[in-house]
Amino acid sequence: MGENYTLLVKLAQKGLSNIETSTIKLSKELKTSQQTISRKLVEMENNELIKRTSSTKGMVINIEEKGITYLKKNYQTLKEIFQSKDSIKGKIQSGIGEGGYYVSKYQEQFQKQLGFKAFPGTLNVKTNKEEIIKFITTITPIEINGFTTKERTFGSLICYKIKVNKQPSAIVIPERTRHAKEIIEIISSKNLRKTLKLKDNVEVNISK
Amino acid sequence: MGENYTLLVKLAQKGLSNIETSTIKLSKELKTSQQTISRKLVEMENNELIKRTSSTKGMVINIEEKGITYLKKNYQTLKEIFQSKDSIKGKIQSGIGEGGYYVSKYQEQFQKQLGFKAFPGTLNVKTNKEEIIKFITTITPIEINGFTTKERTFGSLICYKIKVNKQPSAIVIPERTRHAKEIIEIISSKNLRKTLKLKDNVEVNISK
DNA sequence: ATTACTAGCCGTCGAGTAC
DNA sequence: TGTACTCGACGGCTAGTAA
Repeated sequence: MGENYTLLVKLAQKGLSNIETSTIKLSKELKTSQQTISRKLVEMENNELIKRTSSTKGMVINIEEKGITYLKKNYQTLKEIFQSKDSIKGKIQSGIGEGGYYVSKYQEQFQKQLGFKAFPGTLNVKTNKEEIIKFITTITPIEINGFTTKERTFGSLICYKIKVNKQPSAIVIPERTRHAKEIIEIISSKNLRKTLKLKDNVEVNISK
Repeated sequence: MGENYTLLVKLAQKGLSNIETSTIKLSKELKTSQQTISRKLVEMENNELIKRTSSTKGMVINIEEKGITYLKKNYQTLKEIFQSKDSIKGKIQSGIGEGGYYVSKYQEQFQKQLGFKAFPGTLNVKTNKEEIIKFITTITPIEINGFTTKERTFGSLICYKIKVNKQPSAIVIPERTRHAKEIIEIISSKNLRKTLKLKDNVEVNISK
């Protein structure tokens, strides 16, 4: 089938039927030549992935059954890869986390975006890396903007609203990290360690 | 980046970390040569999509941050393409549908798989083609097997459990069609036309 | 403006093979 | 068994251009 997947996705993003576009527009969007787009669209039409009416003024494209099925199959595959349980287990790690000081610097934004001011200390929880990646992928990330003071720069954070043993909390990941580590840092309005009576190595339940 | 997407997805299907495999196995699965897999894996490692430890006994692959982010981005894109509202509108079409006779032939399976015996007549509803495709994609399809009698063959059906104005029903699509048309056929335990007091061109709400 | 052909360049593929 | 190199062949890419 050649490499028509990227083009098919690009088209689908514009709609599934009656897409008005041109080979030149598409070539710019996909950073390739007008000729390549033209050739690929002809191919895709021969493969019955799409149907077109093209003129010297541009073209109108419809994604056909076969094309939609192909995209759907891909969607399902990725869905399965990232699908996770609704909750995962983790073990409390020692230390209150060095995060306490940093947490205090983002309070206004936490209040605004997460709906609570955070207790100045993070709960460190050890999880299974694969599980935490999948778990997090299905949650909408909340971005906390970075800022600069006279002294130094505080980077952006990505937060995921979760519950720790049913207590509303949030996983906090520095944006430069970009991805969850095995050990995650959790904040909450309460002192989770006290409220939930947690000790090192105790297992907790992290849910959506 | 070349065409490494397919290979990355194949790897991800095996897991995100500590994937034990070999270039030969992968080449068979992806119907390409061992050499191509080897070259692509080297490329992907250079691009920091994966990390590997390879020996003469095979290899262990870990998908790295960049690779996971790349897959996630793709997943989100497809998700947006197929994401739909939880309900769509449709307009009642004239005619009871020729489906009445056929419906009666599948009753046992309807009872078993859908949980009801169907009123022998289908409700034809005109919808927006694009919306119905997206709506249906998020519902788990239920397959009704085809069968052959002395006289003729009855093909397989794909059903999607839905509600029409809150009344439990199912969209029925002959499998050979494979995809929703603009006009869909709906069955229910009740005579929907009577129960819901529907007339031609009246708008109905189709929900999950 | 467009689409899509032809021609020639260039990159990707895989057989052969070393380790 | 393995991985991964070299290198010839083949196919995809884009410049030029017709319509």
